[in-house]
Amino acid sequence: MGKGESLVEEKEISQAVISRLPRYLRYLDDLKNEGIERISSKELSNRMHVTASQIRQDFNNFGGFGQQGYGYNVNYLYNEISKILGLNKTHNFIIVGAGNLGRALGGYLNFERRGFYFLGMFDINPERVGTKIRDVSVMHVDELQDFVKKNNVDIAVLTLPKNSAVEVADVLVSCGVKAIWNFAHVDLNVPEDVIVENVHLSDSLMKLSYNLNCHEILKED
Amino acid sequence: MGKGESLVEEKEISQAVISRLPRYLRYLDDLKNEGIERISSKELSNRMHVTASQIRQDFNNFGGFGQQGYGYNVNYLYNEISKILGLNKTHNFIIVGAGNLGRALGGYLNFERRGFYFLGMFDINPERVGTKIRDVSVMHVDELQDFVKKNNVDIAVLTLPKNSAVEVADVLVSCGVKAIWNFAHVDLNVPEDVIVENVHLSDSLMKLSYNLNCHEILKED
DNA sequence: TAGATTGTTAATCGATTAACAATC
DNA sequence: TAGATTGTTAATCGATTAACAATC
Repeated sequence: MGKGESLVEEKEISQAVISRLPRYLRYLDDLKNEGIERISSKELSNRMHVTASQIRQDFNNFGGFGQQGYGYNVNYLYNEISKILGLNKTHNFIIVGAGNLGRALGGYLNFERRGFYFLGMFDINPERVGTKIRDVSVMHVDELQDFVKKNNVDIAVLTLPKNSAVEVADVLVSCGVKAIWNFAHVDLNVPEDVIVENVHLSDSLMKLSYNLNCHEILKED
Repeated sequence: MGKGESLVEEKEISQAVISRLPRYLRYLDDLKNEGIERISSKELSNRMHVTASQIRQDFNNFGGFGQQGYGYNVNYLYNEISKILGLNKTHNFIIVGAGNLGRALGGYLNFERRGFYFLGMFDINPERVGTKIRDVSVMHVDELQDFVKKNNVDIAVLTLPKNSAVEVADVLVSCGVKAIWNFAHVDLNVPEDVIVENVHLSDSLMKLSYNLNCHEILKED
């Protein structure tokens, strides 16, 4: 069933599509837990409140996971999407910035379930150095470069103030780190072969604020 | 200068535009700090790596903040965008779920600078009840309903497991909370007059993972 | 006034939706 | 086979970019 083996060579997939994949995965996980083995794009569209057309288009970017007249096999589809997202591989990550947010992310066990392993944590504050998150102790940023060179670090998570974030990003790039999960409130300038995924919490809160207020304004009419 | 006073009555602004406003605000803040008083869409486009055309289109959704032949006044533009985002008003928020992430958000002082005030925190775990984040002590969720009714809560932040998040959202909606900042890994079903802004961290990490892996695949060619 | 740069309309591009032939 | 539902092409919609007249 299906033929979407090789992801290589195909044309580039838009980020809009990629952004939807984790959500599909979530719904497929629910279906698995409900013991449902097959699902049509129509049924899935009802659950997810998106069009069946979009669902089929999205999946067909990767070569067709369904069967005419039958629909999609839930387990198979789940596994294929997992593979597309790279969740079949393991990824090691470090966290730079041992403040509350860094510690929260370091302590979040669910990442491990998806193959993301927490290798180390760094901070510039001597008071934080030596403290522990799970079984990882906080090291001083001076040790960062050395650590990255000696260990297989795939992803660096930045949970520190904006100025330090820019500096640390440069160091990480120079050590060969290929992906940065950036929580700092700043845009990082890195070579184009380095992946940056931004989580700007205050941007998100401002968007919420806009929608809350514009809604209230509309109500006054 | 400008004429974008009334946001009322005008046609709806797309979320794509709204999502870009906080980023403009960030760059304008930088410009202010550099002591720059005016900027053209061209200069700003160079800094932000977006087209000047998009910048002008975005701003003109709200009625024109610039002056032909001059450009935009940095301070004025900053203030107008702040107003559009509702940052001139104060918003009170509570956090439900006093785990690491909830505590991190409660302890984040920068929100206050933008007018978001941390009013209360709730958890179901008796061990957490009574502990403090800044000067806010954690209450038991049993007190949630009462607290919301007695206080002016604009935004509820959900940092708890998915099942509880769905339940708590229902309670909050029934108490009249109009906005939810949802960090739980689940889609909430709320009436359409309630604003939900999702921050799905694992979705973001999966997107990073995809880009990291597809990049590596491309490199192998 | 001449030069600069906006505001705005028109053109292009990409993403979403609709339709239907292919096929299980 | 008949019915269902995909895969895929074509149509539509919306968002981005280009162009230029308006005007400071």
